Amino acid sequence: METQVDFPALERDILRRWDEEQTFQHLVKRNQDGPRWSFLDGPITANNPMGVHHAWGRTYKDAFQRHHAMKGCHLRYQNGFDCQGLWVEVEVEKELGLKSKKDIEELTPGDRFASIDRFVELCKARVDKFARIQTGQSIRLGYWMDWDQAEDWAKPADERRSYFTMSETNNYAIWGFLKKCHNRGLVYRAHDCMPFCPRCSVGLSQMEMAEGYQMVAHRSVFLKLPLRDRPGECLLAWTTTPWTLTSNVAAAVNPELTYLKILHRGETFYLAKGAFTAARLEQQFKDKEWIDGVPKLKSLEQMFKEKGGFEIVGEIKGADMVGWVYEGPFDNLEAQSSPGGYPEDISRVALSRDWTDLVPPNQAHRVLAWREVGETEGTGIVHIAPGCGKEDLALGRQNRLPPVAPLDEYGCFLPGFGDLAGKSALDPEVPDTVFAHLEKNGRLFAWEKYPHKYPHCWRCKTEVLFRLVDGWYISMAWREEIMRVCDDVRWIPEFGRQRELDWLKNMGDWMISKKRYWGLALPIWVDEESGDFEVIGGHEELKARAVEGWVDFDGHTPHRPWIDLVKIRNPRTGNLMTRISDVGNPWLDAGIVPFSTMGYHKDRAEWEKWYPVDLITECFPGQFRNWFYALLAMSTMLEDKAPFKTLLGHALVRDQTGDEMHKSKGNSIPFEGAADNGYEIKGKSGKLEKHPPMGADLVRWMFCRQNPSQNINFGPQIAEEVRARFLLKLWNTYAFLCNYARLDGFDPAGPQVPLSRRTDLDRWILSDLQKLVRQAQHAFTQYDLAPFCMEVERFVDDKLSNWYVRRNRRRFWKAGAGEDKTAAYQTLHTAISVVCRLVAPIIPFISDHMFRNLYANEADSSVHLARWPFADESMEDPALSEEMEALLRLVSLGLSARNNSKIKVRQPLAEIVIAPGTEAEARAALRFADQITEELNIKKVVVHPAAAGPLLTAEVRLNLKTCGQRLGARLKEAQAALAAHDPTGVAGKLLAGGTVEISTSGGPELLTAADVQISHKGREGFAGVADRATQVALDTRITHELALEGMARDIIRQVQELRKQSGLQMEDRIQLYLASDNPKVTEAIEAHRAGIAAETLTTHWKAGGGHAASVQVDGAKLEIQLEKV
RNA sequence: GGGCGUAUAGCUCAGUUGGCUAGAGCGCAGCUCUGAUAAAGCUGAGGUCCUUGGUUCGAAUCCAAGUACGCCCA
Repeated sequence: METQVDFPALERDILRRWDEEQTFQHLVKRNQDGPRWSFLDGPITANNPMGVHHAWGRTYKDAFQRHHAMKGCHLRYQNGFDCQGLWVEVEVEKELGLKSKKDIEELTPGDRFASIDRFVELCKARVDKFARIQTGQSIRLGYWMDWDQAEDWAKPADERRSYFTMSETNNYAIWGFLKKCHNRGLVYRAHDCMPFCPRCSVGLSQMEMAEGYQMVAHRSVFLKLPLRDRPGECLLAWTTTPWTLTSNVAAAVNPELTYLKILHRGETFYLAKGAFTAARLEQQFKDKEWIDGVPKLKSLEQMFKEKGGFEIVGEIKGADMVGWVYEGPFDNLEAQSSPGGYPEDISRVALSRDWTDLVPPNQAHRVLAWREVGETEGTGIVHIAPGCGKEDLALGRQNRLPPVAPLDEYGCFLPGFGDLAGKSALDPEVPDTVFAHLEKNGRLFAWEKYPHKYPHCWRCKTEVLFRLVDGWYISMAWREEIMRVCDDVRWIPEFGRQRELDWLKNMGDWMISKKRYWGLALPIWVDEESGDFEVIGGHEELKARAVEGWVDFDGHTPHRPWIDLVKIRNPRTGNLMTRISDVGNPWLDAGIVPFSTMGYHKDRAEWEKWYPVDLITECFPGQFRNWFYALLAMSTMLEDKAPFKTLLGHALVRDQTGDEMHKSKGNSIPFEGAADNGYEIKGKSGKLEKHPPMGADLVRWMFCRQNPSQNINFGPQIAEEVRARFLLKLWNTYAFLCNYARLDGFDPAGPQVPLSRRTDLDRWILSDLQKLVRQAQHAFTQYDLAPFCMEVERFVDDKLSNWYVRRNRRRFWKAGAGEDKTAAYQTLHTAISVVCRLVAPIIPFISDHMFRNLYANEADSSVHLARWPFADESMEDPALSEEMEALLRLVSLGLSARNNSKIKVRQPLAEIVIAPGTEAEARAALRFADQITEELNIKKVVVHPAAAGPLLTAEVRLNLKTCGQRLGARLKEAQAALAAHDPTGVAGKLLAGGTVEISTSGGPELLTAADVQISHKGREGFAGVADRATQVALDTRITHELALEGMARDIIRQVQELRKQSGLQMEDRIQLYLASDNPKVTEAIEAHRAGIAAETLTTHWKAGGGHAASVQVDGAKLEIQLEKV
């Protein structure tokens, strides 16, 4: 067995065997009658290939499923793909080079229906393409799911193995949910100023808005609004969105604030007192939350000074300004003259809902009171455009202002806006035009570049605009119900519950509609004449209600454009009702899956066996307002219950320096690169550096050993470290066993040597193995893998490899068979095969490869078909485990003493004296004396009895934990009193079982050994060391015999080195010739000839071998010649 | 502006219910060991446990205020 191993190649080989042997299928079949364990996969967006960051969650998903399968559980193994939504549309648009919705509707020129149909089909095709790619990638990761096979991809989404949110089942299930919401009166239509993306022509929900804030510099403007009844006086208003000035209807002041009256170049200005001197955005400037090239902002006071000076001529309360009328900046526009608002459809809505009176906007300009107006930014006078902002609209409605809504669905000015008509509000020329217009009319006071965080479309990064549109909402009046359900969930990490509750408490009503093409067809049919609407709850209901279009629709999935053909009749008015053209929010698609994928509408009894699910696990940033929220909301509505019992969230994948991974930054790692192909990332020098592939198991292990609540810094350095420390260690231990077991013909199925006849080391490693088994069980049932992974690493590295195997090597090397050798093989075999089973859910490839080889490599010998191990209490020996730990401490101290003495380990010494610090150490020093002598190369261990007093200089300190409670404030005096005693004497007395009396102000205190802590310092010039209460001392005298023996070991070492250099195999026998002109070396050779021969597998002493070397031994020259015989 | 979280060695992080000399891994330096291991061991350098108050005999740990960073929401 090679110790150099190509893990990725090994993994590919195992994949082939799983496929050939149908391992997964056998497992599923075996468990089909087992207890259920319900897992629900959060749908992955099937819009791009998977990155290495997807592997984190998917590893968890697989690991917990595999664990429960090993325990015999029956699982659903259903993967999910998220299919519908704007993200797919945007990618398809990019592929086709489309710029806007107009282009989509002209895909088939002149035929809107055919165009939409084609576009929707292309979206479906894209989803299929990437679902297939992700399926392949997931299989490579080792993720066992009921994956779609080649023939499945031809089937409709509803008949495949994975679930697809575009399936009919899923879409109709959402209809059912919406119907239930509607029955409770929670679905409504509203006209509001919504953020919308002019490129996608689509409104953004609150969740989506949160995704896309970016720092940008806009040109903000200070402008004059001349007061009608106060000649020579004006308000000074400010805005960062000059385009909205066209739609100005009012100005708002805070009635509580004080405003200044300022005389400047013969004109009187009104502005808030606090705003006048405010150091604008000073903190952001200091914090470098800024845009390069944008100068620091000036205060208003400074601007007035620079423009010719000013004089403060009075103060006035905001409340006293309310009701003043002014001239608007664009009063000549046709839009400003339209009674009741502009354009006509908006004015109709506004008038019919009694938001406003039939006055033209340019006759409505006046000063309003608004408590939200602040004076830390701007002028304390806010320009109000009810058609351009949410709060503006609300304020406008309160004050019966006619709204002016200037933009069409592409963000361009409508006719009626003069020169601006047809121009995009994002067009950089628009502010120029606005400023020029203001300048011409003497209204421009100043403009500046103003940096701020501004929302952008999270998909296409276009700046968001605000537009007065109609949309459909689910009222969140029932949020308390959802919040209550959060208590039924175990949140990992725990702060998740608080996050979710915060979101639920704060979120506004849920906007569920989008004026797009590819998505859930919202089942809302409207009678536009009366405004009546109905929500249809499913396919059958629609069929029963359809009065038109059913024949054409029948046989199509409920998507646009086909579903739009179906009309129903309004029972109240007799009018035809038409489906709104909007599609739904994609989080509806994902949130319904506990119902749609487990048969809620098909077989309720079966559904109840899987619901609520035991576990969901996803990357948590973002999902509190997305998937988790949608799941909780929909499940609360339908069943008043949390759909999952435990939520395991994990943080983000970062690069190895902790930065976000981005393709453009050159630090992102593609999945295939990590798994098989190798990958390039930028190194410290900034140049791309090539790195070898990690393999899936290494990636999986790295994720599982990470604390899930913390971001992982993922990269080649950590990968290499984990590979060397864990995977290779495990592999090499396994390779060691295989190599010797094969030579010896060890039969793992042979009768077991009873525990009583195994060595202490055997029983120790088996005892610790049981502890590991118990920890594994805890880890997998509590969904807490990281501490377990760390413990596995300690077990394999520190215990198994660096102690058990190293200490036992000679048992495996021994010639011939025998019970002791068999016991060693059986013990190591058990340890590795149990570890394989414990880690099989996490590293399914390597564990399977090893496990199969450990068991004769038969077809059904996969570790994944093995049963999960149970801890065997009869094998546990806590005293032994404790003593072995003590032994390791003693050996470590001995090596430290060796280091102090400057005598290298190869030189044998006569004696080590140990004064144990604990009971366990005392037992270990006796029980494992042979191990100590071998490890430290010392002839004899002497235990120094406690009663004989300290071996080294003692230090005594009060045990604060016990004394502190007893003595309280007298603790300090007691410490001082103890310090006055001779520490070595005190230690001696207490260790011998006696007591010591010290005096305190509260009377004498009797101290026992439990009240103090004794430690030791080495004496000057003595080769001893101490750690806390434990002391060891070396006899450093080297006798002539010891010196010769040390030399012999040096010689052996040199011969071994030459054997290795000469390429000899471990078991090769040799002929050997040694010669030196140094009498001491010659004496050592003669004295230890037999020992040298035994260690170096020398069968003949003979000169003239083909391999020769001249080396130094203790400063003397030694000639070596050897040859394989 | 509000909420949640974090702050410990050069880096990544442990540190239970308050207790003694605050640890690990990586990296660095020296020494040692080595025929399973591109391994391993020992020693060393490296700490204002973010700051300031408070509670307590005793605070990295508990409390309060502040600072910085991250996330979420305005």
